[in-house]
Amino acid sequence: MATLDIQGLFDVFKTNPGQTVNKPKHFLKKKERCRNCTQRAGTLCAILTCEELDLMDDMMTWVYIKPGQTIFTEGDDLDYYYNVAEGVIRLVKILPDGRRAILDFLFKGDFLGLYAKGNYAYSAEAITQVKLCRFPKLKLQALFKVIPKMESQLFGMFSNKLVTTQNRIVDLARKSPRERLAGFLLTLIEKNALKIQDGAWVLPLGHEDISDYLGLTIWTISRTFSAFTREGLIVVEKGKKIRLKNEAELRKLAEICV
Amino acid sequence: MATLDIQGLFDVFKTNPGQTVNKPKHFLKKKERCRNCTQRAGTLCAILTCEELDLMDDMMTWVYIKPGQTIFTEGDDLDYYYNVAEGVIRLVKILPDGRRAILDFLFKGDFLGLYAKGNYAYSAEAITQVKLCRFPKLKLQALFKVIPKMESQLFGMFSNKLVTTQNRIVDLARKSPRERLAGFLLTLIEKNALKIQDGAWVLPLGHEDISDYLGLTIWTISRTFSAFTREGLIVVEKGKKIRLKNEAELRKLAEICV
DNA sequence: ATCCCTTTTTGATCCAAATCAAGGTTCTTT
DNA sequence: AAAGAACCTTGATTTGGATCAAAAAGGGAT
Repeated sequence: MATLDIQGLFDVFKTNPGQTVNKPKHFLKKKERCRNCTQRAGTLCAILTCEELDLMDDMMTWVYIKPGQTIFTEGDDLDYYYNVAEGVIRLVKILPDGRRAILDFLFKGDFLGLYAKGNYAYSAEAITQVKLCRFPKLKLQALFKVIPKMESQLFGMFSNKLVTTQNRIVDLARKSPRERLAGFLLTLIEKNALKIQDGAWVLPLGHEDISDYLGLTIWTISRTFSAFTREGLIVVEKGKKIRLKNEAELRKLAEICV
Repeated sequence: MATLDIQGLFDVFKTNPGQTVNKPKHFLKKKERCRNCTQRAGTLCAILTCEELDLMDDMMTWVYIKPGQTIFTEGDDLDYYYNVAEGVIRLVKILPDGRRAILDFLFKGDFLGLYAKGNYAYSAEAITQVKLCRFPKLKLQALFKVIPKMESQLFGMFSNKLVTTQNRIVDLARKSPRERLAGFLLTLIEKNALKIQDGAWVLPLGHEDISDYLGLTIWTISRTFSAFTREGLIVVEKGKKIRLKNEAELRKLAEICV
């Protein structure tokens, strides 16, 4: 797909003090935004006709979030659903004493807005610059009644998410740091979440995010990366770029091993 | 609800060598099985009219499983969906080298049959004697097209399951054994999964199941139970019966603490 | 370029949970 | 009632990852 230069958009609205920046409608005519969307495959919108897409477009707002900013907080009233159009998001839960766990990383095409009893079940924070397609909850739910296949599609997406979440339980319950990190890297690559730069994968996540995702500390993450490098499994380059040097061994590590 | 004496049914068919035992139809007339069901609340069938229930009844088979037996194995072709009518089930994943994780325990009213690419995503094993309502996959999926609210209902159930699964990730990633076990016990009680005997909760799970669910060892489970007892938080009685002696403290432990 | 702040790396130490080992219960079967 | 098996408990020891500490590297702003 054509990469959107969202940095440019941020520059335009640099002086806006608000947390989110709404893109002026005249950039693209109404109804053309969704029709021109090049990344529908695998998303909620994948199964829509052009006419149905127009209905989505009617209720959709593009929202831009800066790195580190919060999109919503656990417990907030759930007013909007989102599609991730660009960027990386972390879903976070924090225990009362400050311990943190990352439930998931969301990438382009992911759906955002799981709820429990009408409230967001976690906090969502932008890691990189993020572009979201925002839909009002009530309007989208109403559309589900008109286009039942949309709910089926979302159901399928949720089912898949449940499977991957259960796989994470196996990782956290029974796998070593080496296995967790190897599996994590390979999964990110496999689901096409990482961009390529100079033929290397760009990992847009800091060690703190990775450790809170894998249930480890930043020191264990660092040591494990170092070990992988020492053993010739990967090469880490400046700018958070990673090159796989021995994918077979990594894959073996991710699936079995000590 | 009226407790079904499924032990009696097992006695009747004790000589049957098969893994599952189909209940003879003459015990209840066709269409009366679902109509007489007293535990629809919260299940897939909760939102069905009497006439719609009859359609379910038509395709439904009661299946009985003995403790320890496998209902299906990870990777099997997914041919059936199930409702748990009675008993306790564990959903299991096993790593190539034998390490085991339990993804979930299912109780009365739970839906069974998450799939990934047409195959079961985990193995399901009976812990106690189990009675299942079995539905052929294709027939049930066809019914979803006729009664879309069924898919909505299942969608809602899956959403809730996703939330609880994500909460487990926080437990596994960041909580201590004490916190995990305290939270586990309280959650089981809260969701009404445990039966009462002499005013005490009956925990139908062995330490091995609990440890594979909480990502710990059987020794840590045993020691933590002992510590809870020593500290006056619980009393453990013969027959796997547990009495909460200081629920406030347990609750504090489950939510915050070291 | 330089400075400052954040992130990452590495080493030393500690500790909680795993592992190893051995008894003691409880449940099941005959 | 007795024997056997499965399960649970407790103690001793080990160890992998957390914690503590400090230096090095990277990145952004001026």
